[in-house]
Amino acid sequence: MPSATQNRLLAALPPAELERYFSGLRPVSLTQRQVLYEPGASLAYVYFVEEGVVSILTKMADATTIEVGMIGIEGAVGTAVLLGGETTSQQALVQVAGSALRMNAVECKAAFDQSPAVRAVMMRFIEALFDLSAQTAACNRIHTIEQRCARWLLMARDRLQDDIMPMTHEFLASMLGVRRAGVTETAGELQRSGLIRYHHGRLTIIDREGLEATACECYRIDHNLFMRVCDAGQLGLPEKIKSFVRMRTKNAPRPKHVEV
Amino acid sequence: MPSATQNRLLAALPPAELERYFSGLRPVSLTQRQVLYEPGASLAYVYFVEEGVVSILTKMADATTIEVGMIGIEGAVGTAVLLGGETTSQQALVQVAGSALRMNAVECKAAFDQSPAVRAVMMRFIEALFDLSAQTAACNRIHTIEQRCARWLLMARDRLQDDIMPMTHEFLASMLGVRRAGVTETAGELQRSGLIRYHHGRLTIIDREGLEATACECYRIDHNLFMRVCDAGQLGLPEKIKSFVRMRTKNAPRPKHVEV
DNA sequence: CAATGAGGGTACGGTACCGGACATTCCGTC
DNA sequence: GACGGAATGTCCGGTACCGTACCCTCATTG
Repeated sequence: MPSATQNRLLAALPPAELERYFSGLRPVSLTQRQVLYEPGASLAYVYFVEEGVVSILTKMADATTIEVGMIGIEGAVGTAVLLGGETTSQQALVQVAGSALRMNAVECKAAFDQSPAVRAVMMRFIEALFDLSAQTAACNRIHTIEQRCARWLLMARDRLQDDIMPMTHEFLASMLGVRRAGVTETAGELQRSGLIRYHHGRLTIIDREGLEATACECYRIDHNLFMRVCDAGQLGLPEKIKSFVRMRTKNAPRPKHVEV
Repeated sequence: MPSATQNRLLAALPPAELERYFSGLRPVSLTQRQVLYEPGASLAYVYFVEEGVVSILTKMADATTIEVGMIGIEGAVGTAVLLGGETTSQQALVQVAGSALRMNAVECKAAFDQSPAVRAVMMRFIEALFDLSAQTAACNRIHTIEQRCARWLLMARDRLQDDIMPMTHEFLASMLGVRRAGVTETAGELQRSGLIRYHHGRLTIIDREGLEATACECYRIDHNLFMRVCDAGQLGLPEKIKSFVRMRTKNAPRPKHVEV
């Protein structure tokens, strides 16, 4: 097992527990569009994300896919196995390439069953993932494409810790569950407003605050969930993340119409 | 604690575990529109539903509410506390009046932490609730009001074990996250098609199979989740439920355009 | 049996998004 | 430096909803 980990769940575990139960962790790389598991397939591994973003998608009968969860350094993919499921109902797809620490599902489940500390950490994350799914259900019902698109970009940014991400309209459309043309229209709008910039599969967030003003409230809610999971460890966040989360906020233009 | 329970989670527990950990259960009645908990409020109790239906709702900034989960005899309300949360992010609202066995949240969490058997049963339910939320997220995105309305009625029927339920258009609208007028239009359609009947707050399912044909695939998926949780106990379902689930299917008209 | 309020019916303009199609631009590759 | 595929831009008719409003009907209660 690597000596230092970026993953917030592993970092939140007491070192003794980590050493005792998680010696089976092996680093693996996550390549874009890699499918970590398909609905109905058996769960062989649990992935603790070190870098990159993984999406949890519901696949519908007409083959459209819709994102119901997003996992980065704050979490793990395959947690259904901890709850006792042998399979999952959703698909796990690598959104943005990166890396993970992978562990045999049976070993991971055993650690979960035996150690209250492991359970506490993992269950806190599972709860956050549930809340995210619940928020997404409501968001999909009442918010516009533009709001949800802005929300999505900000969520990905939090997990990626980068303003630049490889991302095509087509791909984003399959996350939001809309037409590719719908994303093109929306993204064009955001670009004209100076909030983002993109060029053949490479998207850059220019104005984080402006994007947040465009996004629905769901982003704030997710951000809080994300931070809560990240803060679960006593040590808190590495400085790198802390500073990133606040990045650009100090020299960004303040909204002019703030009421006191 | 009452000697016999309708609740499928409690029924799935080994009698010894039930006796040891769940002596604190107390029967309470659930009245329609009763709020079991509000988002952000602390979780005082876990409710094992004996009769009736409880909805889990996400409340949005503009005060609209959208259902993300539904719980009847197959489950418990307040499971977030088992995962370690002191509060919840959603609202729990009694849809259809009934009763529950209520337990102090701290005691319930202790039982969960101490007994692997309790954990296994409860986690299986939590996983199903997550899957339901994920399916609902996608359903809200791509299915029509009519499909979702039919789905909702069938889901409620499974949990209630009754074709008759008290339900106004207004109430149903707040579940589906649409206008009251939208429900009136849809329900009128369903009534004209002979699938349901309603009269001033009392809704009756007339043609379960027809309703299922109208509903989106999400109903089937939920039904499978529901049955899986119900079957968790070695004893399986009471005959009452088994026979109800298949009720009306044998003398219902077969669809005429089935392709072999 | 009149009053009142909850529940339900209907209508109308507006809009966000869809399905589908086609054109253009960019980029890596041969 | 031509070419093919990927990525993006745009358009158009259609539709499933929305927001708002107003009216009617039924059940309950005094």
